[in-house]
Amino acid sequence: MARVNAANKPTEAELSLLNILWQMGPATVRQVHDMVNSDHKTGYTTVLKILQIMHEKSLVIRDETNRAHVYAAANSETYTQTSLIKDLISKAFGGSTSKLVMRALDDSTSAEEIDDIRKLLNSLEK
Amino acid sequence: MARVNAANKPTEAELSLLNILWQMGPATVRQVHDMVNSDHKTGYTTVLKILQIMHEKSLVIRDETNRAHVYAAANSETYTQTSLIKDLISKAFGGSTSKLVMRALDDSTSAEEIDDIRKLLNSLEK
DNA sequence: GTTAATATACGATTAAATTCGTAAACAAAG
DNA sequence: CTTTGTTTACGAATTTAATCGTATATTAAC
Repeated sequence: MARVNAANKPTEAELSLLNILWQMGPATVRQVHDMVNSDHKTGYTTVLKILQIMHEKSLVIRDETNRAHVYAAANSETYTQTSLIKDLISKAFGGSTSKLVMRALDDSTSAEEIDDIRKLLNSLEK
Repeated sequence: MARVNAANKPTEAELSLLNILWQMGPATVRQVHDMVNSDHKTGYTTVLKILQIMHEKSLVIRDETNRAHVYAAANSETYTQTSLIKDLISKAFGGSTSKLVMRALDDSTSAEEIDDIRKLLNSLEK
């Protein structure tokens, strides 16, 4: 039976695997595990298990044609990012997007980033 | 022994209680519980227990002068919001603040919000 | 002072997340 | 074919989160 949670929000471990899948595209457990291990040591079966659970939750799709199953993110990075932000906005910012944006920006924000955002604002107004 | 996690990030249940404390100011378990229950039913001892754990984690401070202890958020709402965003930026946006801002803003963003953000950008550049 | 109400403390339970060991299936090499 | 290595499946152990029941302490009301 497929596991489901309200927002289908990935856990931290799941999100780290999704990041790898978005970067690499469809990949086997071994490929994902190799990537994970370039950062920090984690057992092969741990990565396997998490991918299996993600499959139950429909966070990834799986191609079982070959012996080594090939996993891919079920949703785009953009879609998932948007979900995660909306979730945070509702839970920690009283639903106010602009409040979140204001907290996100600070002295450390580079001039380029400020420029990018300004362009976005202009395009939104059209 | 005080419980600690890396970023001292509140869980969802903890965050919902923090929201109440930020809104009400220092409050007893009963007051917090009454607020929680105007939304959804939760046992009194559940709220008590969570506040006690938050105290161990130093997410709240506690005045034990009176029999009914008075709890208050240990950190400001702004501080916590900033921590939560930084965490999300690092885990889901590859560290890019502008990417997060772009995902946060969309067609539904009001003209006022856009204006507020533009003013903030101007002030950051000075 | 005894009873009733209300508070905290403590521990148990359930569920989810994370980890990994072991077994079984399968493929490749010799 | 048999051995060796790789893969998935399965389930167990651990940790954390979330929930609440019961016991005990304290206060307030009679």
